[in-house]
Amino acid sequence: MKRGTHQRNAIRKALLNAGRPLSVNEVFALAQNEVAGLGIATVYRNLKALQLEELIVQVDLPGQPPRWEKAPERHHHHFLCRTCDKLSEIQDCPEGLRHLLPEGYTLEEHDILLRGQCDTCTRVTNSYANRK
Amino acid sequence: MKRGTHQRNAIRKALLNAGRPLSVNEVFALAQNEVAGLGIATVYRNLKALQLEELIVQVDLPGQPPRWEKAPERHHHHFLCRTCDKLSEIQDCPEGLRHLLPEGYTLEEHDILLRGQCDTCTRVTNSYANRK
DNA sequence: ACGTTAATGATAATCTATTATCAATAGTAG
DNA sequence: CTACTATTGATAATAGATTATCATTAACGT
Repeated sequence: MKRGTHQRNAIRKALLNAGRPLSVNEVFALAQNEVAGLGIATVYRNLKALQLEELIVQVDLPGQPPRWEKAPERHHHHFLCRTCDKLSEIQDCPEGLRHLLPEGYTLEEHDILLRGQCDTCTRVTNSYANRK
Repeated sequence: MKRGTHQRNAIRKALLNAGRPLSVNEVFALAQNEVAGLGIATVYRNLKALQLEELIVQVDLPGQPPRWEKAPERHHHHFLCRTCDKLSEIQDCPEGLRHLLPEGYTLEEHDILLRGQCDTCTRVTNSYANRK
């Protein structure tokens, strides 16, 4: 039977509370704050398990290892900060993507990744720029 | 001094004629039709070289190794066929992505990947569906 | 509290993609 | 044509991410 361990709870909690997709190492670091001595293999194992239980989903990015987020309630996309490398959620979704398709093509899904600087990093950049 | 070899020419030709981004193995296969005995290391070497010369660019996809395409003249996106795994170019680009951003965020770039079935694979699927 | 066994931690092994090595080959300047 | 050396092909090595192994630990039904 499935057991409720501190490790599993810490990993699940990290993902449910983060509010954004986390990398394996982000999950590892956060869960270690709860469970000293946590091993990275346990993180990988529980990520797979939580995915099977459909509590979390894998988020694939171009040119990067996947991140993990709480199973989303609605369709959404992501924003990647080029400075702090944090991924955040974007609620809205552009319209009319189907019209971009060539004749005869069938559209089933779409991935959109916006990239730039998050609010925090934008603020820091601006404060540097404003110095004389 | 830089030399013009059959291998380099075959690799360049494959990419310039393809009209769509190619994986390393696609380049390898196409160039082998021109140059028997071509080695995979030569493909990797020349992809890097052509990238440095800015004749080709790397195309990163979520959850896949990169592909390579002729250095594009205009901004564009891609369509990935879930059936034949071929990547093709999409000319247009949705408007108003900036409006999707939360307050304080700075948008610099965006990646869009449409997924579904290309015209060829859509046709095949439909012809199966139409059989009694 | 006990016994069973799922889960864990440490780390070796694996996997896939890419790069390094090096002897042999083949462009090309003269 | 010759000499020089960039380039190649075969493959060993590397890199990074993930999975397997296995002895030990700790849930939890009884």
